[in-house]
Amino acid sequence: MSHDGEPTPRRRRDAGMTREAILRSALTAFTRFGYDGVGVREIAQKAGVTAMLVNRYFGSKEGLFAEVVDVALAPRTVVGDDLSTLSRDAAAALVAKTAPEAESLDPFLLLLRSAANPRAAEILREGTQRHVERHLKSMVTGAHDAERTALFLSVIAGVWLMRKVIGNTALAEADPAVLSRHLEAMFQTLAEPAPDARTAPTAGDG
Amino acid sequence: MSHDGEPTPRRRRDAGMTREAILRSALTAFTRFGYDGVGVREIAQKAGVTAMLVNRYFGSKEGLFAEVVDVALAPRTVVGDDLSTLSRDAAAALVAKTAPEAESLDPFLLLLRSAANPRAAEILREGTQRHVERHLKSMVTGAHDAERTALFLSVIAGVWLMRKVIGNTALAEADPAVLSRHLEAMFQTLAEPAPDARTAPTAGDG
DNA sequence: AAGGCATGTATACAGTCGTAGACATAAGGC
DNA sequence: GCCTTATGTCTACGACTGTATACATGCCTT
Repeated sequence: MSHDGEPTPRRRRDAGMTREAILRSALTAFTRFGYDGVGVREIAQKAGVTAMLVNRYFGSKEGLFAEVVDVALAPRTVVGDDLSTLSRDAAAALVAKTAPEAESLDPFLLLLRSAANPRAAEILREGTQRHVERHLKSMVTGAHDAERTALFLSVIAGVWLMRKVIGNTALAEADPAVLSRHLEAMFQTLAEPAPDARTAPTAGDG
Repeated sequence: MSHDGEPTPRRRRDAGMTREAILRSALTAFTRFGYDGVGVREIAQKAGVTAMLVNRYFGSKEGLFAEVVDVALAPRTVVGDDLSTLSRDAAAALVAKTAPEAESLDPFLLLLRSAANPRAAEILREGTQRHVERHLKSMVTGAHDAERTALFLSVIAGVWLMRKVIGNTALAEADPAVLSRHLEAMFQTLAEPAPDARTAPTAGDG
């Protein structure tokens, strides 16, 4: 059935280990079903404990989710760390991760499937701004780096949504090379500081 | 709500009108809170009706959602109908609709906030492929038109997500002109048939 | 070995969920 | 006029939710 998530037979009493087990269980559950789509009993059961232990260690379901978001986004290296190949690497990685055969457990899925809940959305906003953007922004430099970074994330999230959450047929069955090419082109327009503003600048309409 | 003389205007018994009232109430509720974030009682109450009438007219909550998706996506004109100005118009419209001050009730919000539920995701996939893509694809022509159309929608959905659902600060507070410029550039890469394929067309179609 | 405390469990509560079945009411045909 | 029937309501059920309180258990220190 499943390799992970089955109720462990027994565990030597260890607060740290138990906490981590709950955290791992919650990470996979929240990523697959979203904040509102999973209950604390389900999370606890797959961690081999009772539901109340979740509240003991994390205060509440919301507290657990906050910590899950934190650990999910903390070690995040969106793509490689070289700006010169950022567009190509990001496009290739995104296409590969969102491939139909690849059943992935990506932070973007956590984001997409939990964003409907207002509190979860707050936590996710805080988390993304605290972790991911700071990392990505170190590569995206130039004018409006924050906006371009956020747009970068937007495109990635959008592809994740349509391809894996909604399951759009055209995207799911698309030739990876074709997708990579278009995504790389779009990422390139974001990597460059400004796409030549011949459009009206801020002051006055041209 | 209304503490007037007549608390409930008590609409004259009309199946069509009642059905439509439920449908409208459901559309706004699902768009604002998502499929799992709203109950049939709440929808019914804002329509001035009992919860059971929802099931009578739509079979179930799922059936109601399916019809909501249908009416939300049916008259959809994503942008203008001119391909030459598609990129610019789409970018401008997207930035305007997702502005922080504009509290909009857009089908993309319905999509984003209900996608976590598997059944809702199915319905949304079917709906988007049936309505929106067919319309957009009539403008996006050339090789891989389906993939490019889907990527188009992905970018739009991603911006909606980050800007209005997550509430990313950089995007929310961004200069509309800056966003429009970058989005227009990205849309342009999708409007053009192919961004110079260095990959050999192994399985040449088209 | 025994007590103490961290660790984990069991039970329960107050609420919401979707919806099934029985009942009430008003509208329209005769 | 009455009677049929579409239209709408009421009640309730079983399942589920998050979590607070009370209880049990095992590990560690003394």
